[in-house]
Amino acid sequence: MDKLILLDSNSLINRAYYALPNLTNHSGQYTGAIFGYLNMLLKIVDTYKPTHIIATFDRKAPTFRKEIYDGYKATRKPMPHELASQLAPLKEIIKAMNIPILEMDGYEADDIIGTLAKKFKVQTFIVTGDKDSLQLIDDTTTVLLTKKGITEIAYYDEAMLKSEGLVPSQIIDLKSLMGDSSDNIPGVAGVGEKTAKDLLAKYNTLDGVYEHIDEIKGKLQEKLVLNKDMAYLSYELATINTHSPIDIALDEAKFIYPPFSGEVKRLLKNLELTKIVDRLQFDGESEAGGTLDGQAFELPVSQDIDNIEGLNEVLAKILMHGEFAFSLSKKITIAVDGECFNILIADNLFGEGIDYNQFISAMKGIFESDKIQKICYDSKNAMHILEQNDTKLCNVKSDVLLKAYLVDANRNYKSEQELFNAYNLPEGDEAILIYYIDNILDKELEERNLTKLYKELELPLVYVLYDMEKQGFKVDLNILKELDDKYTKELDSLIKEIVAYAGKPFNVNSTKQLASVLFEDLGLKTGKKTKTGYSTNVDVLNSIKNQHPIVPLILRQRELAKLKSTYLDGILPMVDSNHKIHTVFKQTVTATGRLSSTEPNLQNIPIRKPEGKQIRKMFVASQGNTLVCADYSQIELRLMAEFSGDETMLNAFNNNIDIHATTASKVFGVPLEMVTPDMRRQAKAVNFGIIYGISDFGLSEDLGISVYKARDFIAGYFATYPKIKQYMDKCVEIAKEKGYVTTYLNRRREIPELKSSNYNLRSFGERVAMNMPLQGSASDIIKMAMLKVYDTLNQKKLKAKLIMQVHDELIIDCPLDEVEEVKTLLVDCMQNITPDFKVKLVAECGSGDNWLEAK
DNA sequence: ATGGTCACG
DNA sequence: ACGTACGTGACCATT
Repeated sequence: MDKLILLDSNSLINRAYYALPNLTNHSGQYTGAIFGYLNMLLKIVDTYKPTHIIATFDRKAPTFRKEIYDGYKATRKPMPHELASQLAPLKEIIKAMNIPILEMDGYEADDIIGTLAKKFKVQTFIVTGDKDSLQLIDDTTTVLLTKKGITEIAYYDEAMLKSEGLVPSQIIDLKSLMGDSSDNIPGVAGVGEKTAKDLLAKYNTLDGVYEHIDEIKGKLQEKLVLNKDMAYLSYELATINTHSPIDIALDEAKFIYPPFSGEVKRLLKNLELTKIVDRLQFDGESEAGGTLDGQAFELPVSQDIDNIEGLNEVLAKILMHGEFAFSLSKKITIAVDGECFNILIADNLFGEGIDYNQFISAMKGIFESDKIQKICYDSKNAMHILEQNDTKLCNVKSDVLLKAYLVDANRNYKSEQELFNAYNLPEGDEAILIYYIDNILDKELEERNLTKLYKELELPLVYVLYDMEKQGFKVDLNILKELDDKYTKELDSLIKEIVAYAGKPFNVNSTKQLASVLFEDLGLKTGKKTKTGYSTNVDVLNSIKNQHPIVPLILRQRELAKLKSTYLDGILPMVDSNHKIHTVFKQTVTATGRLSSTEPNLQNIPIRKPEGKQIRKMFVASQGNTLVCADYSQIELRLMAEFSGDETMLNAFNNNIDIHATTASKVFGVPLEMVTPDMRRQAKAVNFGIIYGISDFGLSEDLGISVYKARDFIAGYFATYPKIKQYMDKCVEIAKEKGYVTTYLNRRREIPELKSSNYNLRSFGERVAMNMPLQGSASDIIKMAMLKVYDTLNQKKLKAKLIMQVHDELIIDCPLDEVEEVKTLLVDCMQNITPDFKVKLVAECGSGDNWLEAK
C-alpha cells in the first residue's frame, strides 16, 4: 500500500526557525532551522513509514494574484537572512536523500501540494504548519499539522474536522471571515473564530452568509456589509490552487530508506549536525564502525591485558612495528599495527591486573627509545605524567592535540573525547581512535600547508615548554609574606573606613552591593552600565573619585585586594618544596598562536603600577643564579612595517628612531624635535590601535578624546602611512575572500564572523583580520627564537635554563659565570631569527636578581 | 556556569 | 541606528 508524504518545506522550516535558538556551526553557518526540519522529517518517517516523499518549496507569488499580493501578502516580513541562508544547504541534504524537490516560479508550496494531493489517489499526508491546508483534506488526504513549533504533530482527517463542525471546503470560508494574521489574510474586521463558525454553521458558505445578510442583526451585519470586499478578497487569498502545471510521476518520489549515502553524512557533518548524524545510518558502516575518507572501517575490539606476560607480547609488537599510539587518560590503552590493547591496572582492592609502576617500568625503554615513534594526545602532559616515574617520553611523532589546533585554532579541545566527537569517530578505546585521527589530521595539515609549521616549530617546541615548566620559577617567600602582611593590615583599615562612610557593613568585593551603596545610598553619579546594573569599574570610580571620600578608598582597596588574592594568596599554595612554581604553558588555546600560561598564570604578573612592581620583586633567580631577560622592542609594529613595506616606518625602525615620536611628528606635522610628550603619548595610542584593527570609538575611549578627533587622527595616520592602509585593507579583503588569515609561518585563523549578518560581529571579524597576522607572526617568531635559544644553550653545554615566555619576552635562569655569554646568545637568537626580513628586529636585554630588576 | 573586574602582552 | 579596540587567565560573587 503506497503512502505519500508531501512536505510544505517553507512552512516547516519557518516553524523550525522560530521554535529553535539560532544555532550555528563554528564557521558561522546557521543550522537551527535545518536541524529542526530534519528532526521533524525523520520523526514522520519513523511514525508513518511512507513509501514516497516529495518536498515542495515556495517561489514568488503568481502574477495573476499580483495586485492582491501587493496589497496584503507583500506586507509579510521578508525572510530573515539567518533563515534564508539555511535554505540552500537544506535543499542539498534533501536532494542527497533522494527526495525530489518541487518548486515553480509563481507558485507557493501549498499550491503544488494542493495539486499533488488531488492528482495522486494514494494515501497522502500533507506535513505543514499552515492551517489553510485543511481545505485539502479528502478521503485519501490527511493533514499533519505541526504544533508548539515543531515538537508535536496533530493529525487532521475528515472526521476530525467534522468534530469541529466543518467540512474541508469551509476552511476557505472560515478564513475569509475570520482572517489569518500569520498569513496576512485580512478577513472581516471584528469577526473572530467563534462568530465565523457560528455563521458557517447557519449558512454553510461565505456566499450563503451574504445571501442571508438580511437575517443577520445589528453590528455584525454592519461589519459584514462594510467588509464584503475584504471577505471575498480573503476568500481568494485563502484558496489553494489545485491546478498548478506540475508534472511528476509517483515513481520518481520513491523514498529510499537509510542507510543514506556518504554525501548526506558529509553534508550533515559540515553543518556539524552531529545529533542527526548519530541517529542515522550511512552506507558502508556497521553500528560500531565509522568512515575514514569515505572508506568503511571496523574498529578492532580491544584486548584486555591483565598480566605481565600479555604486556610483554604487546611490547614485542611495538618493537617490531616501531610505532604506537597510547593514551593514559581514563584508562591506559595502546594501539599498535591496527590492534588495540586495554591495559588493566591493578586495583588495590582485588589485586587483579598489572601494577601501575610495574607497567611504566616495563614500558620505560620503549617510551625513552629514539627508535620508536609515539602518537598521543597532549604529549607535554604525558611527559609530566611519565616523569613521576622517572621516565622520559622521546620521539613523539604525532601529538594529535597540537595538529588539531593548527587545523582549527578556534576550537579549544579540552579532552581526547572532545576531539573524537569533533571528528565523528565511533565509540572505541582511546589509543586506536588517536591512531585514526592522526591519519585524518595529517591530510588536513597537508591540505592547509601546515605540515612544516607542525614538524619544525610546534612539535619541537613541546620539549622546550616541558623543560621550562619542569624547571620552574623561584619565589622569594619572605617577600611574599612581607607583602601579604602589609596588604592585609592596610585592607583591614580600608574596609573599616569604607564601611563607616557607607553607614552599613557590606561586601566591598560584591559589585552589586557596591553599586547599591555608591549609586543609591550615597547618590553618586552613575557611569557605564553592564548587563546586570551599573558598572563600578576603575574608569567609573576614577570619574567620581572627587565626589566622595569613599571612592579613593575603594580604588585602593580594589588594587590591593587584587594583588593579594591573585598574586600572593593565589600563588602561595602552588609553591613547591624548592620554593618554585611551575606554570603550565598551553600551546593550543589562543586563536592567534600565542601561548597561554596557567596554574599560575605567569604571563600577567604586575609591572605597570608601583604596587605591582613590588610583587614582581618576589620572582627571583634560583640559588647562585641571576635572571637574564630580553624582550622584543615593538615587534608587532615592526612586523607591520615589514608586511606593508612602508618606507617611513621601515626607515625609522632600521635607524633606531623612536617610532611613536616619528608617528607624532608626521601626524601632527611638526619636526621630530618639536614633538611633546603628550603628542608622543597620543601617537603611541594610535600605533597600538592600528595593530588592534583600529576603530574611532576605541581610540577615543583610550585617549579620552571625542570620536571626531579620533577619526581625524586615524585619517591623518593613514595619509602618512598609505602602505599601511593598503596592507590593512588587503588583510580584510583576503580574509573575506578566503575565510581566513595567515601568519609569517602560514599559521591560520578562520574568521567565520566575517560572514555574519550582525554588524558588530562582522566588524569584529575585520579587526581580527588586521590583528591576527601581526600578533600571530610575532608569536611565530618568538617561538622560533625559543627553539634556537634552547638548542644553543644545550649545544654549548651551558647550565642556563629558559624558564619563561611572556609573548615578546624570554627569561633565563642563569649561573652568574654564564651571564655575559647567555645575554649575547639570547639577543643574537632573538634578533637574527628572520634573516629574510627588511626590518631590523631589536631585543632589549637585562639581568638582575629578581624579575623587576632584570627587565 | 556566568559575569564583572583587572592583571599582563 | 548601533555599539566597538587585539590576545589571554584568575578571582570573586552570584545564579
